[in-house]
Amino acid sequence: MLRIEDTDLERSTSAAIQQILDGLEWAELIHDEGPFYQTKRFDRYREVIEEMLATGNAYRCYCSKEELERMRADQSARGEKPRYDGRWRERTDAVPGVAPVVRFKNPLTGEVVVDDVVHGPVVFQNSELDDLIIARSDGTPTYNFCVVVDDMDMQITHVIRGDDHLNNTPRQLNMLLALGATPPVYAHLPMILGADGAKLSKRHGAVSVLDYRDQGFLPEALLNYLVRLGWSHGDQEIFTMEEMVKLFDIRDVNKSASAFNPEKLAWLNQQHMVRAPAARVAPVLRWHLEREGVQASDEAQLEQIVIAQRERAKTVREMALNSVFFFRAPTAFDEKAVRKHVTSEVPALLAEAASVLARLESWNAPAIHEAISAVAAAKGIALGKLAQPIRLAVCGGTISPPIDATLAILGKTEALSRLTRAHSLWNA
RNA sequence: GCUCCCUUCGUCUAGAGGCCUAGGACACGGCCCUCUCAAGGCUGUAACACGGGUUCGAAUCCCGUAGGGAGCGCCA
Repeated sequence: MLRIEDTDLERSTSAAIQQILDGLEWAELIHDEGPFYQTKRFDRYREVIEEMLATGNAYRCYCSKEELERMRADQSARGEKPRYDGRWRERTDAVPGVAPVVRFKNPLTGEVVVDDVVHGPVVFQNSELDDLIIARSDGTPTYNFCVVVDDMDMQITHVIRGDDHLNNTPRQLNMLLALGATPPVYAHLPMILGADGAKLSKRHGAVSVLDYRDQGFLPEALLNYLVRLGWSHGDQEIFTMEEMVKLFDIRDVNKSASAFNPEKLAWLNQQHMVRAPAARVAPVLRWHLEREGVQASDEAQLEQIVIAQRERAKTVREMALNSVFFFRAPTAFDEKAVRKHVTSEVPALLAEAASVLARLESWNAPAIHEAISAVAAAKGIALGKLAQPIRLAVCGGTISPPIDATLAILGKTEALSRLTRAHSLWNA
């Protein structure tokens, strides 16, 4: 069930909400019900507030913001926890001209126990809890109240969230109890910190899940990385989506926070790229190539590229960047590499290789490999002495998949044309 | 400050009182493989925060201490 908690009208812009929807869709986290927007349920919240006012579970408070600020400042000065002191709890008089807020009347004594699935029972003294605002002076309900009404109305069975919410839970529990609802099961997951141990924030890189898409991560890899934070299944590191669903159990989750490790995410992403069928990665590669201004329409060729490149790229974006040369002939050659590999005998070697390759009837990697090896053997040189100049000629640099696979993907016509061009360039 | 939570290699984790000479993974180093870059194989460095208990025996249970985190909003 997807619920959009958008009661903060300032922050919940339609762009922000769309980003959530798009992010979930990309991650293949598909909801069965909803989305339900809290902003569309204000009538219901108002109804419950009236009910609580009538039953004495809530009351109006006419304190001004300044008065509350003073109260908190005084308490802090005395070394106390800043909180509302309940001064309007038993008052029924109104302050003319002042729009009141509505506060929940939290029990004064006793304790609340949050029986948390990951933390075990956590005990809070009611005396530590103050009367939180459930309706602002403009009448709009607040988050901590809306979730309580929603959890009740929508018959939510499990509330699983970050443990920064653990401290909110006793108040929500008290409200649920006051409303006569059956509380859901709570599970508070450990937080994820940045690689530096500080709270994860914008300066750690990604702002939304879609940033991971843009950086070239596969959703299953991201989810795999995330699921292993605070959870494990023996020594297994790599999980398919199906395995995650099957093996994950909230009861096995650890309590301590973890630091986000981009290197491990990258490693996992590569593992997923290597294990996934090429047909799974090809469309993603196409998407990233398009972002680089390359139109790739041949699906079979894309799959060949995926197979040739997936072991030498951590992300699909990196794979795309490494593969642009398949679609655009090099406009310049790596100068250092040219100095190193293009010796005086190279033009003749290239000419010989080109003519042998030109005579090949079937253009595939094994045949190409055989042809090039034969040329090298005939000339009495190591394969590398020939492969590197060819590589340089067709990709402009010294990094590519094995030379036979590279030429095979390039196609006979394009490969020979690039060889010929480099030959005439270096022959001069 | 108060309340709550947490604490095993740099990082993610295994570990339910003897299987621990603390295992796996990422990263890092070495070796192998090799037409480049990788990937892969083998291998190495590296941790039970500290102090007290309980016990024949503690990474594991208890109590302190220290450190870290969260909350304390007319934010969510």
